[in-house]
Amino acid sequence: MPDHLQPVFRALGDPTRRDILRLLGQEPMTIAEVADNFDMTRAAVKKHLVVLSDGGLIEVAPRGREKVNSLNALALKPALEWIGWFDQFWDARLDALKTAIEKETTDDTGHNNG
Amino acid sequence: MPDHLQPVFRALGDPTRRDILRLLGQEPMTIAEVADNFDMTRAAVKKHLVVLSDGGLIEVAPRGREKVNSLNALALKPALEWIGWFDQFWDARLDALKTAIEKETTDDTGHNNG
DNA sequence: ATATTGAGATACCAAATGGTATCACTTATG
DNA sequence: CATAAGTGATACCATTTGGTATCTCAATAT
Repeated sequence: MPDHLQPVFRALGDPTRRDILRLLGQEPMTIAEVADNFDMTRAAVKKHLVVLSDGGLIEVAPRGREKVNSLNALALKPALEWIGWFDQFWDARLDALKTAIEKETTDDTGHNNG
Repeated sequence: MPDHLQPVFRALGDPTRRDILRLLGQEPMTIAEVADNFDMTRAAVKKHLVVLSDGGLIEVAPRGREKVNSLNALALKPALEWIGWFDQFWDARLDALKTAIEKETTDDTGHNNG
């Protein structure tokens, strides 16, 4: 399984970057505008934007001398689906428990879990 | 917003750890058993297990001199929900595009996209 | 009692990460 | 043209990260 979603999870691994995504969910912003919302230099924010861009989570479009960064939420879908695979355990676990209990009450084959 | 889900996303940020989660989805395993599935030392695997445990993604139970690591898929739920917030854009964007197109067809202010 | 085995702890290392400061480049504006 | 503003690029730094090697401790087996 080629880890094409590694860049996505990598990007999501930093709280600042997650905040940036939320921020860009409101509206597209230039680097400077994004940086205004954080207590760090523009250069640092730019680095985060590069990581986000590597993960395909944002799109960057030039507008005059500015760069407008906009959210590409669709890139989150693979990550959502990866995690979603595990939801089989959330309900399934209760289900398995129920099944196990039922099996125990009707199981007189002599099977013993030694 | 206190980043209680930072440990979760942190844990998901490494491909080995994601593989471990999948692995433990099959069945609980000791450290050595997990390590058998990877090309690295037991100590390295143990470190990953600690990170996973910090994120609440696995539970560790002693069994004799062994430690059995089992998946706690429920801890993934907050991460799934965080990402899920963005699905409003998946359909909404198409919707916005549709709206924008409709607006353009009735908008004769002279705006022109190159 | 003595190996043997599974795991924890520590020290150590190279590389990646998150940040700063600084300079060069490009685009607007006087 | 000169200057200012927005960005890109680079060098640099401290810390974290992912890994190894090694030692000790606890539990099992002989």
